[in-house]
Parts: sequence; C-alpha cells; structure tokens
Amino acid sequence: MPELPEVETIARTLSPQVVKQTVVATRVFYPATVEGFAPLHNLEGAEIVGVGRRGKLLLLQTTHQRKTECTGLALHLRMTGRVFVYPQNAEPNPHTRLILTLQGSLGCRQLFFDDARKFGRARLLTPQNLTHWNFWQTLGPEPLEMTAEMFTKRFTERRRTVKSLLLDQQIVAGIGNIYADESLFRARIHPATQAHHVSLKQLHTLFAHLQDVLLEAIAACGSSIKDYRTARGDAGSFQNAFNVYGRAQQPCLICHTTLQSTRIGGRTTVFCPRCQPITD
DNA sequence: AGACCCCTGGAC
DNA sequence: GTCCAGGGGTCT
Repeated sequence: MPELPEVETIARTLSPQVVKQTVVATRVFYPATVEGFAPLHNLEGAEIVGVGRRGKLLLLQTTHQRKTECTGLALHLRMTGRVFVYPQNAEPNPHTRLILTLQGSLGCRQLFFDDARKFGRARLLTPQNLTHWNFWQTLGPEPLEMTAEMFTKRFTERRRTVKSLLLDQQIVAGIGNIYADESLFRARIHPATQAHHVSLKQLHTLFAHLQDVLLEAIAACGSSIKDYRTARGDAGSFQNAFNVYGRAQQPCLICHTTLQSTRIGGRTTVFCPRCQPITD
C-alpha cells in the first residue's frame, strides 16, 4: 500500500528509466482507471521531462502539449498499483490497466501500470482536470516541507482523533495507515486521543517523529508488505523496522506489553497500551 | 463522524 | 465459503 515513502521511491527509481523519452502510443485495458476529462492518448507526442510526487500521487511531467493543454499524468496507486518499465515485446498481464509506449535514447520500452485491485487511477494534468479535482485542490502540505508550526496549527483545537487527522490528506499529504501508526507509537501518543487533548509539546514530538519515520522509510526504499515494489522491481525493507503496524497481539519491542488492535476511522490501528497512554 | 462502496487475492 | 486488507468518494 504505497504511501509517501513508497511513492517517493517509485518516483526516484522510475525517473532514470523514462525521462527524456517520448510517449509514442498509449493503451487502456481498464477504462475506469482513467479519470477526468482528457483521454490518455492526449499524452502521445509528449516527452517526459521529470518524475515527481505530491502526497501519494506519482507525477509524470511532460512537455506542454499546446493543443490539449496537457503537462503530464498523475497516478494514484492506491493499494496494489505498480509501475514498471518493460521491453518493447512485453505482453500485458491480466492485471495490466495502462501501457505507455516510450521511444527515445533508451530504445523502445513500455511503461506498465498494473493494478490487481483496480482501485488505482490516472488523470492527465490539464487546467480543466486540475480545477475540477477536489482532491488536488484541497490536498494538504507536504510533511517533509512544512514547518512544525504549520503542523501543530492543523491539529490544535480539533475534536477528531489524532490518527484520523494524520490520515486526512487535507491536513497532511501522503500519510497512510503504516506511517500514522508508526509515528504515533514513536511519539507515545494513543491514536484515539482527541487532537485538542494532545499537548503542544506532544504535537511537536509527533511532527519530529513523523518526519524521522518518513525519512528512514525513504532511505529503506519503503515498506513491502505484499504488493509494493520499486520501479526497478525491488522490495523495500522498512517493514523490518515496524514497531506496531501488523504486530497486533505481539509484544511491544520497548516494554513487552501485548500490542492491541482497534479500529479508528474504519482503519485497523495497532498501538501499545502502556507506551501510548490515553490522555483525556 | 461513521457506513458503505469500489475490487480481488490471500488467509483461514 | 467467508473475511479481511484499505484510500478516497459519496451519502447519511
């Protein structure tokens, strides 16, 4: 389930494989994958000039196509989306949703977007698509680019639980279930604490740990639970550093108390009842 | 704020 | 066969 560190890793590993290559053809195998007002074939003729990330969105930046006003493609991998570059003769598999055929200094290659669960989405970057895309328009700031003051201000005086705010893409972009639970454990904050009951000092601690865990995860090329791979096909290794995610009923690595599992905002939440006391 | 939906592979 | 994983949209 690609979150910020996984998408960042994909962007970094994909970039050298696609930059300066031209999209010469596109194929759509599952039409619902493409959202918005512009068809995927509007990318044809454009050269990929960069690969970036915004929150959990992977961004392929292309040369501006004046006729279609297209400047790239946004991909949301959701849970099972994968991006790979294959040789010209590679055949689509049953999970292949999109293929961009690339031509350039690296020869003819194919950029595959595979997605078993069909939750992933692609959207062309055009003025109309961006204007009418509420998710894009309301997406919160990047956690690795915001200040501690920006972060804490978004959590104070809110009654929602601190975990649901961490997962809210309008509050902070790019955090999913893994890094929400891991940063709350490190900060020793119970995930069900209402945000207005978390002290300013605790919020600063949470922000510092959130940045730490994201940077460590990026350095480890992300967390591979099941589906996630880099754009080179490698697994990440940060799953080996989890303190709580996926460890319900196992002993806390700090105090050996049995880790508890609950549901917050519809998501499985694992925490240590001793290290993360409830404060209310 | 919570429920349901979208989807399918894997665990049991 | 049943249940679960879960990001984001939508509806109540």
